[in-house]
Amino acid sequence: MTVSRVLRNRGDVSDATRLKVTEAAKRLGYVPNKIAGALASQRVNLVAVIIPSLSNMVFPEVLTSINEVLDETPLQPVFGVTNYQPEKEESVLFEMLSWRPSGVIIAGLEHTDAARAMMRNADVPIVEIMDLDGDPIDAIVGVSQRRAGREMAEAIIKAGYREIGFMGTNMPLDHRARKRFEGFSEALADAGIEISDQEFYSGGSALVKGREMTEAILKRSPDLDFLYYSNDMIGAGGLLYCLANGIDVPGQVGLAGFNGVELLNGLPKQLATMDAERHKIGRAAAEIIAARSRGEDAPQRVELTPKLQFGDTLIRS
Amino acid sequence: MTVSRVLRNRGDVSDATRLKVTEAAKRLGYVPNKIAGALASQRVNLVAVIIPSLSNMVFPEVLTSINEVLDETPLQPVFGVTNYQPEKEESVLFEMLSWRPSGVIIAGLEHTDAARAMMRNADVPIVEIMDLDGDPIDAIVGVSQRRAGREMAEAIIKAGYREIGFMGTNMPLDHRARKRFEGFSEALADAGIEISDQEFYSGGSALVKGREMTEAILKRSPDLDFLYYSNDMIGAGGLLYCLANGIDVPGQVGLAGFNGVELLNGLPKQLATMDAERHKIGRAAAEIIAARSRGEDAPQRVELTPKLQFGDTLIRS
DNA sequence: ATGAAAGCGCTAACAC
DNA sequence: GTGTTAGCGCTTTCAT
Repeated sequence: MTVSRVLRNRGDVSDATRLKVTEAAKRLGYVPNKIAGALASQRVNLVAVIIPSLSNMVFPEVLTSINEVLDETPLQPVFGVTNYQPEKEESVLFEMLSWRPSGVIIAGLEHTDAARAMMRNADVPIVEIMDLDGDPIDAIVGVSQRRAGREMAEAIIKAGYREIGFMGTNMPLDHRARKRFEGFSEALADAGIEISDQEFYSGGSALVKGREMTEAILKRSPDLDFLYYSNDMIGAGGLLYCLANGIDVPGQVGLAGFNGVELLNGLPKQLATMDAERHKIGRAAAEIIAARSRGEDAPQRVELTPKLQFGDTLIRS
Repeated sequence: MTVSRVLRNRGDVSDATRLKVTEAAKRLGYVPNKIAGALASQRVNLVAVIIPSLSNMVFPEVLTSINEVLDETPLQPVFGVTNYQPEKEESVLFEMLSWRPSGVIIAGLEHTDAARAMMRNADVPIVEIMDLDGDPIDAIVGVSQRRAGREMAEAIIKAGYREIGFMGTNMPLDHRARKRFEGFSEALADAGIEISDQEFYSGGSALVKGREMTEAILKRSPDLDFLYYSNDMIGAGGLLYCLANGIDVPGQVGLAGFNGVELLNGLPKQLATMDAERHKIGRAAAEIIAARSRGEDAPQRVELTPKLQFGDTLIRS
C-alpha cells in the first residue's frame, strides 16, 4: 500500500500522508523486512566479498577500499572468510549465493569445480581479484603475480646479486605467493641462476618468523648475498635481524619483500618491496559491481602493475 | 513439497526419492533461495557483526575469532564497518537488522538513541563488545578500558617514573581510547601526578606517527622519563625511534603501549603493553550468540582482565 | 512417505 | 494520489 511507497521514496505521495507515515514509522521503531522486500522485488543490495584470511593485513585493506566505494551506492558488502581452504570457499560461496547478492567479489582464480559452476550459473557480476594469471569466470582485476616475481628477480640480478635465498610461507594453497615464486625462479633461471637456499614457515607471528628464518638461512648459507621474502612482514623481521646483528644492508646482503605495506615506512630502513596495489584493486572491483548493478557496463579486465620500490635494501643499479 | 524436505534433511523421505532429488539438484546446480526460506520460516542464520574499522588490526583479530566459533554452528557472520561514525553505525545497523539476523555483535557501548532503540526492539541477542564501562543493552563482553588505563598508570608510578608523557589518537569518537586515557589520568592524579606533556595524531601510518610524535615530544620536553602510548603501533614507532637515537630504554625513558599485538614480539625490544584479550572477546561474544540461538541461556556479562606485560621497556619494581 | 494449500511481508502492476 | 491484488520461493501444517 501507500506505506511502502513512502518508505522507499517512490511514486507520488502527498506530503501530508508521507509525513504521517514516516512519523508513525519512527515512533514504532519500524525496521522494514528486507527479506520480504527482496523476495518480492527480486533485488538484493548485498555484495558478497570472499577472502582467504583476515590476519594477512592485505585483505582488510582490500575490504576497506571496497567499503569506501560501496558506501556511495545503495550496495552493502558482506564478507566471508575461507581460511585458504577450497571447500570452505565453496561452502561460503554457496551460503552467500543463496541470498542472491547483487555481485560477488572473490579473491583468486583457483576454485573448486562446484564453486566455479555456482558462480557461472549465478547470473550476477563476479569479480575475481588480486591475481591475473589464469582464466576468469567473468570480470577480473589484479596484478600478475608471476610477473611481479619476475620483475623483482630481474632487478636483483641487475643490481649484481648472485647468491639468492628465498623465504616464504609454507602454504600450498596460497596461489598468489606460489605464482610469485614461480615467476621469480623462472627469471633467475633465464639468467642462469638458481636459488641457493630457501626456508618456509607457517603460522605464528610473521615478524618473528622472519627473524628466525633469516638467522637460520644465513647461518646455514653464509655466502648468500640476497634474501627475497614472499611478504613484507617476514621481510621486515629479516631486516630487523640484520640491523641488530650488524649485517651491512644492502652491501653485504640485499633484502626485498612484497606488498608495500604501510608498516615498512616506520622501520629504520625502507625494505625494498613491490606495491600490490590492493587499494586500487578493491576500488576497481567495487566499481565494476556498482556499475553493473546500475545496468551500466564495466571493464572485464583491470590490470594493475605493481611498482618496484627500491627502498634502502636493494642497490639501485 | 518433498523436495524441500530432502534438501533440509527433514521428515521421512524414502531413500529412493531422496537420491533422485539430490541428484537432480546437483545436476542443475541448484542453489536454494534463502530469502524465500527465511521469509517462510522466520529464521535467518546470519549474525551481524559491527565494528568501527578494519585498519585498526585489533578488529580483524576479533572477527577472526568470531569466525572460528561460528564456523562450528549453522550461523554465518556478516560484517559491517562504521568508521567510528555514530550515524554510519546507525545506518549499518538499520540495514543489517532489516535482514532479521539471529544476533548482533557490536563494538562499544556508545550508540545513537535511534540505534539503541532499534537494538532493544529487535528481539534478537545483542552483544556489545570490547568495553565494559557503561550500560549494556543486552549482553556485554570486554575489558574495563578505564581500569586498564589505571593499572598501567599504577605500574608506571610504582616503577618510579614521574614525568609522564602521553601520545594517542586524536579521535574523539574512539571511546575506548578515551576511557583508557581517563583512567590513566585519574590514577596519576590519585598519586599527585599530572601528565607532563601530550601529543595527538590522526590518520597515516601509526608506526611513522609514533616515531614522529616521540621525536617531537622528547625535543619539546626533554625531562620526560616515561611515554605512554594509546596503542602498540605508535608505541612500536616510539621504541624504534628511541633505539635508533641511542636513548636508553627503560633507563632514561620508559615506554608502554596497549593491545598486546603480535607484532611486538618481532621488535628488538619487547614493548610493555596490556593484552586487550581480543581473541577471547570474539570467542565469548560468538558463543553467547550461538548458545542463545540454540535456545540455551548464556552469560549476560563476561569480564576479561587485561594482563600487564612488562616487556623490556618498563622497569619491574 | 508424499502431496496440497496457506501464508511469511513485502513490491509491482493496475485500478480507482 | 491512494487502494487493491497477485505473486516472489520457500516452510509449515494438514490430508492423504
